[in-house]
Amino acid sequence: MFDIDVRSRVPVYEQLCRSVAELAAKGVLRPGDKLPSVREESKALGINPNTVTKAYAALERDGIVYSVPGRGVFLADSHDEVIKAAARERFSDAVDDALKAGLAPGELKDIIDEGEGKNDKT
Amino acid sequence: MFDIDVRSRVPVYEQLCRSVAELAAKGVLRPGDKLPSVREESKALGINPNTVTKAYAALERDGIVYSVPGRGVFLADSHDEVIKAAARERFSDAVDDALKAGLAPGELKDIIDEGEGKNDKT
Amino acid sequence: MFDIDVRSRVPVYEQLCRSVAELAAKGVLRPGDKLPSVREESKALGINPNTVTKAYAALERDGIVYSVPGRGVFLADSHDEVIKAAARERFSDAVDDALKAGLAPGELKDIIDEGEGKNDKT
Amino acid sequence: MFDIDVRSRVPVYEQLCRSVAELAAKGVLRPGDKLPSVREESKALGINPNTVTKAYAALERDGIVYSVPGRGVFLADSHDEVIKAAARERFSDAVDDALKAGLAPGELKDIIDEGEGKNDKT
DNA sequence: GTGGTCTAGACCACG
DNA sequence: GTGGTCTAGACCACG
Repeated sequence: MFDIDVRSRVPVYEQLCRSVAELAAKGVLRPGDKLPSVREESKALGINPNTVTKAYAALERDGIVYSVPGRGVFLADSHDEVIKAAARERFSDAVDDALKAGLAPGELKDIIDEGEGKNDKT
Repeated sequence: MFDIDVRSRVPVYEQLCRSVAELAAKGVLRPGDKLPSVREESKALGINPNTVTKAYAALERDGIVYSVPGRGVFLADSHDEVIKAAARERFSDAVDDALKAGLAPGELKDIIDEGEGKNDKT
Repeated sequence: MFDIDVRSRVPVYEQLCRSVAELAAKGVLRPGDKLPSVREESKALGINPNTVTKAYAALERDGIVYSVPGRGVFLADSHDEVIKAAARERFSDAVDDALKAGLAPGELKDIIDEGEGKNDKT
Repeated sequence: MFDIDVRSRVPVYEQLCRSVAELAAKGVLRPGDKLPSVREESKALGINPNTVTKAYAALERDGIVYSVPGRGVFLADSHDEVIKAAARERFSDAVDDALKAGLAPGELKDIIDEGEGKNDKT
């Protein structure tokens, strides 16, 4: 269900966070849905349980999920704007970097149109 | 000349790399121009010479600069396409992340137009 | 496991790189195999951890290994062609130098046949 | 007359040595011929006079040239075998490296045949 | 424990 | 003076 690449420079726990956010954005996960337990998740992905715990804690801090001790971790309501605000900020930084490197705004828009195609396999 | 923020999470040597690439993209630095020596640069920025060496080594492996031991470090020819190719790749990844987070392509283009304004202080 | 001669004019970190490439070429190291940790390696060879780090970084930029922070450094897949391409280029340069110095192609081939014998101790 | 590339990793004085050896091997320079003075040479190549002095000293140490104080530096007799012996040793090392990297002896011979073609522009 | 980054400072060859 | 290499040792995030 979640996509992790241990070779990536992006920390595993952050990949997990983004993966949850992505599934929520796509509607695969819906408010109130229960996420896999820390143990299940760590086994399934072959990663350390502490890493899953850290990801869930970060998601809870950002209001994406909430945890009920003894019950599990669930997708929160109205997480959508929080997720998107964070994504917007990251993207805005990327635009700044690209412009500084000498890429033209029009070229950036072209890249968006290409990227859009790549994700059409939904 | 170069802009470094030691508080940033981005490694200092990488900030230096980007700074050089940016100045090259803007035409402030031109092919053949000599960069500050490792010792000068480290004094000017208040960082360790090894950190500057690391940045210069990274820039050299990417073909942005070349070093002549005993002479100095110089901006390479035809660095432009190399810099832009790397920037394009980074930006393309950022677009993927943003789309996965549920942002619409049109919204991304709006963010580009904002970012464009921010950099108009040239 | 790795062979280092601190008296050599060849930098230690480069000797380490070649040693890894050699073991990979011989099949002693296989894709996915974990290399000794930076700390282990530095103790075993009696050299500074930073020197090992520098070697691993050079190998990673050449696609020979990949590192997973917190886990270790591993031999990359499909390293074989990368290693050989680099070796071919170095050898081709050596041939040019030898021909310029007035050695005949036939003489170079004789030297190859001698060298071949020396490495038969496998 | 001499070919120098300051960007090369090979020290300039060593490039100068090789260049002299090359011209001697090709018969362009003959025993007894006078080499350019240190001043001429350094001006012509745009390099430091000390570098030329160092190259001439190394060539004299190896018996390739001899100097007559107040007169100049001249190509020695019978330099041929000395030059070739050094070239043979360098080439033999290169063969070892290539074999260790997993290149087959036959492949090395193929590269020699290619290199041979490249130098036919004499 | 693991790699990544950084400082402080040394010595080297080359110019 | 210049970059290249290396040591010694620190702190960090991640696992």
